[in-house]
Amino acid sequence: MDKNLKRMATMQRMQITGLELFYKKGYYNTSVDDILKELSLSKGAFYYHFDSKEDFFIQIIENLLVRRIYSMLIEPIEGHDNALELITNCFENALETAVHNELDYGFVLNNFMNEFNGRNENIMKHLNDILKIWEVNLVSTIQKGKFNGHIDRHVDAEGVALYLMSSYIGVRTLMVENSPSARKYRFMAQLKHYFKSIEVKQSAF
Amino acid sequence: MDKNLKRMATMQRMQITGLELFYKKGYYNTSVDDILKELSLSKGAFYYHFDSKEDFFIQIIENLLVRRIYSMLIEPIEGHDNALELITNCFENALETAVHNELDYGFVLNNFMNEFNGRNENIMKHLNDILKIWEVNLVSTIQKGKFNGHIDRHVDAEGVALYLMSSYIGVRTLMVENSPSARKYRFMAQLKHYFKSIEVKQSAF
DNA sequence: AAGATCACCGACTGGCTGGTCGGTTTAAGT
DNA sequence: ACTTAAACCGACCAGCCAGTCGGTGATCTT
Repeated sequence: MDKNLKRMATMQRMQITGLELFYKKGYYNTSVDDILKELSLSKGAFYYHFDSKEDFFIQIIENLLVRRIYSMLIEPIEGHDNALELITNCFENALETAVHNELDYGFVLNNFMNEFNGRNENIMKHLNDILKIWEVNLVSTIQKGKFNGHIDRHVDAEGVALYLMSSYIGVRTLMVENSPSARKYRFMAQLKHYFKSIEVKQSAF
Repeated sequence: MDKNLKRMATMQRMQITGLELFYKKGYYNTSVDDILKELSLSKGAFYYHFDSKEDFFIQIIENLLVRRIYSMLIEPIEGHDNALELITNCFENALETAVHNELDYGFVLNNFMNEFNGRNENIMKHLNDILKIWEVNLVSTIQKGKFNGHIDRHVDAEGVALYLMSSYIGVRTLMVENSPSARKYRFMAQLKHYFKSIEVKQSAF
């Protein structure tokens, strides 16, 4: 069983370094040798554990990327509290970690979708699945908010979800280059403005 | 002078096809030969007109990309009419052309920034400049709106501009894969919601 | 202890890429 | 008609990349 442990450890190491480099330099711009050099491993080791570069990346998606998105954007908004508050806090936290990223390259999922769109249908399918899960989750959170009386019953949940996803993806891109901290602050302020326009009017006077 | 005309024509042809392929397949994934094959031209012709692949791309940015962004996102919001209406119409039109794009790969500028971020500082600078021009223009349009009495005097113009850019960049990405037309519709509806939250309250009754 | 299997090594291959360069065609100037 | 230079050709080069394969030492099984 010790063998199996070693196997898992090596594969894990490869995937972590792989994601790091793919995120930093892009998939097509990162050679398998780049990753191997970083780990002091050989071609043989790589192709012993993975069928191909593509297979390697898909495993990274399933093992690392999915979980990352889940813990960052999906799990935090599950629950029955005030939906808008949950989402606000979730975005706040997600953007905060982005601010503290030494080298930030934007929203991982978005970067990869951008790179593979029209180039690799197979990988695109996997990435799109994650996005869809996020969307479904946002929609159901907003629906819950409508039932709970925190959100105006007339709002289009799918529309709100789309608008939230859009703005998040966009601001993550814009935070990369210029004063991420200030942009985060500005963004959150506008998000709250927007939320005011869709929450139930507390008291008609 | 005929020589000069031919020169310009060839360079123009190369750049148009170049942008097309770079947009479709990405810069690093498109070889100079790919472009030349499309045009039935030779390596010699390419390196006669351009110093390098990078020089070629920068000229594409200056000659084609800048103008495209200008005519699509900048010029339409210049003027002294209702700022929010100008922006709404501008986004409406920009997204409509995206809907009708047979093969859509998202917001060109965003795609390229994504690809070059952390990889080519020189090109990034050029792309960032375009983004900055867009931002400055949006901010000044919103400022005008505040003076004209269409937008609440208390709103943060930079914040609104950032939020608008973010959501536009994001929705263009999300329109690529799934039902662009429906998403455009939903997006525009939410944009109007948002705008309602920052326009001056017409009548307090 | 012997054999088998695992985990890994690294030289190698074939295909592609950005860029070079000596040469040829085309057209303008005189 | 002749010169000259612009516009273009395409074989070639060096370097890189994904993937292959014959081998080797470590570890487990019996």
